Amino acid sequence: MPELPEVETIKLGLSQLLPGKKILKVWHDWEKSFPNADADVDRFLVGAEITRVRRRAKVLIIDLSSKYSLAIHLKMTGQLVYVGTQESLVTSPQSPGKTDDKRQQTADYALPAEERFGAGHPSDSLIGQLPDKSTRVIFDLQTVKGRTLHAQSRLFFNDQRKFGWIRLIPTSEVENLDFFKHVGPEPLSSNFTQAEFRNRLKRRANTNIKAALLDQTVLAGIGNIYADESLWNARIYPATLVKNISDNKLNTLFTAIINVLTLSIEKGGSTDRNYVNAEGQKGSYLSFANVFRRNGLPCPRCGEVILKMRVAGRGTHVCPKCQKLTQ
DNA sequence: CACTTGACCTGTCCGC
DNA sequence: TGCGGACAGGTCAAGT
Repeated sequence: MPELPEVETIKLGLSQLLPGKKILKVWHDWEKSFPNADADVDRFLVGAEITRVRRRAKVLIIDLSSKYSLAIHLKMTGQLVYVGTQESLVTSPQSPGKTDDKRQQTADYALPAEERFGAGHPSDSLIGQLPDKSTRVIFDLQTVKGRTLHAQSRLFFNDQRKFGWIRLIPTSEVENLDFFKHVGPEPLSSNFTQAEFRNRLKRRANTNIKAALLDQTVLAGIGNIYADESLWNARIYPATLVKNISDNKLNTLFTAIINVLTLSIEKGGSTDRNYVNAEGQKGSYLSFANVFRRNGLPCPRCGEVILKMRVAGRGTHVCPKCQKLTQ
């Protein structure tokens, strides 16, 4: 679920919340969520200050003063939620242990959204009390300013299905992550052009356009939601082979992708089931979606009933009337 | 090499 | 109401 607009939304939120915070303590309960959480954590994570939050493709990168970085992939059900306490605490609360009751030990953080964020805050939240049983990693944070103990806060990495991961690596090696080595260009980058889009797509000439859009080595950041939405916007049938799509149509698709992603970022991303932003709130893009999760409903453009089918192994939403197989 | 399918997980929903 | 199975979808490994 978290695709480019969702990760971008989280990045924008965390950029306002994390820089200047110092990491006091790290807790994790699922090895695969944080595979290198051992000696490096003590040396390069605990005590380090967060300097910057950025994004590449669907990966969030948190840079630290130790010249190490946390690279975080949320995969399908990952969440990164920041929770501040009401006021500074005199003593550091304990991180929950594996065999202890997390909720009891973290009562100060386990506040309903309304209390955490104040009255009038959009309470359109999927997050109840944290940690919950999907919590895999907790970062205890502290504001760095002089010697006074300032307000403390926590960053929760929740991941129901445990597909997501966090890696602690030297900042200089972030771009050498296997994931980044072959990943395609950022679609919202100003130097990403129609010609490059077409050329990269044509490496997947014999596959269908939906599979090609989901291929992160072609283009970074597109997932199932925005593939379907972009193809609807460009009136392209998702099972069409790339080689059978005209350059004109591909140019239309290029523009559609940019428009769809840009609109979704404006709306705070898409919440289908799990996605929330850095403050635990849902995104509203799906209210503006034209086909995704709208099977059985009329196409907003022509009124035909939207179908759900299977393309590239994924649930795929299509208007059979205005998305044509032949271009 | 190009392309497709299965595995990784848990929670939810549907049919019997 | 319980239970098995399909489904959800990002990426990598394994298979064709």
